[in-house]
Amino acid sequence: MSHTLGVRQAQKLKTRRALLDAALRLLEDQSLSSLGLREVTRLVGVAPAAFYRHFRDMSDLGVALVEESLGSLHAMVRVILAERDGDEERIEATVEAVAEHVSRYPAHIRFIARERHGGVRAVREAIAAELGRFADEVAEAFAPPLTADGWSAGDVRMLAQLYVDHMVMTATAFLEARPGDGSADPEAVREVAATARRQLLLISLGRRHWRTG
Amino acid sequence: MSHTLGVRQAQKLKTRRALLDAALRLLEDQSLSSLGLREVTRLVGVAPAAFYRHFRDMSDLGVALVEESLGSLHAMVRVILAERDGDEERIEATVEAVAEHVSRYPAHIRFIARERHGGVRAVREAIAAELGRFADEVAEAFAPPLTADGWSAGDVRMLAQLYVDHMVMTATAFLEARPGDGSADPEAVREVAATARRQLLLISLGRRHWRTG
DNA sequence: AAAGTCGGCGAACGGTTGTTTACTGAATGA
DNA sequence: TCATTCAGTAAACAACCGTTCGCCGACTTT
Repeated sequence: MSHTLGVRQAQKLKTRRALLDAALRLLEDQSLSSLGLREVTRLVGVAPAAFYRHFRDMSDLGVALVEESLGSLHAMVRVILAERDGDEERIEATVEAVAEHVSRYPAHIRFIARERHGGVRAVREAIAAELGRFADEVAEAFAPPLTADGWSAGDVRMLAQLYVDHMVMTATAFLEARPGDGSADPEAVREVAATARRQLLLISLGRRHWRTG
Repeated sequence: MSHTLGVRQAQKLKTRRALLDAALRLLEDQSLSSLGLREVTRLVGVAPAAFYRHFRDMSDLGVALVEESLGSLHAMVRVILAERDGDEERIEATVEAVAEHVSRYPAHIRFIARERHGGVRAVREAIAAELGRFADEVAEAFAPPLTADGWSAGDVRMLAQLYVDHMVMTATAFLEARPGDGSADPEAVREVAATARRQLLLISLGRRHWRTG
C-alpha cells in the first residue's frame, strides 16, 4: 500500500522545500544569525506567518539544513571508503570526489563551513555531532589493518579526525577557488587539488612510518 | 619630542578601545553580520552616533578586529619558529603555546574562527590575507633544510599551509573544550592537546620521509 | 454530502535598526 | 585670551523586524 502522499501533504512538503532552498540561496551571502524570517518568505512568495507552519524559528530551519547538507556528503564518504586500491589511488579518488561534490552542492558546503563556528548554538552542535559521526565511520574503516600493526584506538581516532578535518578544509578551499558568481577558476581549482593531494600523501607517508621507523 | 598624545586624542583612543572591546565581547555569542551598531554603543554607554567618529560601519570595525586578533598570534608564531630544538620538542612548545594563547585571548580566537568563513566579505578577505602571510613566514622558516633535501618551493608551501591550517584547527578545538561561561574543562583540554601533538608528530614523520622512502 | 482539518493569508502590534541633523562644550593652538 | 576644532549628544526618520490573531477555502475523512 504505497500511499503516494495526499495532495495536501505534498503541497506542504513543496513549500517546505521552497523555504529551505530560498534560505540556502540567501545564505550564500550572509550568515544564519543575520538571515531574517521575512527575507526567506519574501523570496518564496509566501506570507511571513506561513513560516511557522514548517519551522519554529530560524535556528530550527538551520538544523534541518545541516542534516540535508551533510546527508549528501555522508553518501560520498561511504563510497570513498569502499575504494580498495592503494594509497595514491585512494587519494586521487578522494580529492576528485570532494571537488565534484563542491561543484555540485556549493551552497551546502558554504553553509557548513560558515555555520560550523557560527553564531547559532543549535546549528553548531548539530554540525559537530555529524562530523563526529563521520570521524567514527572513518576510524572504523581504517581500524582493521592499523590495529593489526599495533595502533591504539586513540591513535586511530586521531588519524580519522585529521582526515575528516582535512576533508572539510579541502572542500572550503575548493569553494574559495571560485568567484562569487558561480563559475570556477580552473587554474585555482587545479592548484587546490594538487595541494590537497600532496598533503594527503604526506599524511599517509607519516601513517606508514607511525611508531615503526 | 615625544608628544605623549594630547588629552583629546587619548580620550578618543580610549572610547575606540571600548568600542572594540564591547564588540569583541558581544561577538562571543553571535556573528558579526548580526551584530548591531546600537548594541555596541549601548554596552559602551555612548550615543549611537558616536560610533561614526571611529568606524564607517560594522565591517570596518571587523577589519580592525582582525588586525588586532591576528597581531598577537603573529608574535606567538615568530617565537615558536625561533625554537631550534628537534621535532618533538618543537611540537611540544607549539601546542603549549597555542593552548596558552587560546586561554589568554579566547574572544580573539573565537572571532577569527567564526568570521574566517563568515558573512562579511571584507573581514573574510582580511583574515585570508593575514593567514596567507603566516603561511609565507612558516614556509620561509622551514625552507632552508628542506630545499637542501631537494624539496620544491611548491612542496614547502603546501607543508606550511598544512601547519597553519592545523594550528587554526587546534586553536578552535581548544576553544570548544571550554564551556560557554569561560572556565575550561581540564580533561578535555588535555585530550585536545594530546590529539594535536600526535597529529603534528605524524605530519613531521611524513615530512622526514617525503620522497626519500 | 456534511463535518472537520489545516496550510496559507492579511493585518496589526510593539520594538529595534542604521543614519542624519543641529547642537554643546571642553581641549586646542594662535 | 579668543577663535577654532571636534568627540560625543539628543532627537527624529523611515524602514524593517518577529510574532500573534482571526479568517478563509481547499483538501480529507466520515
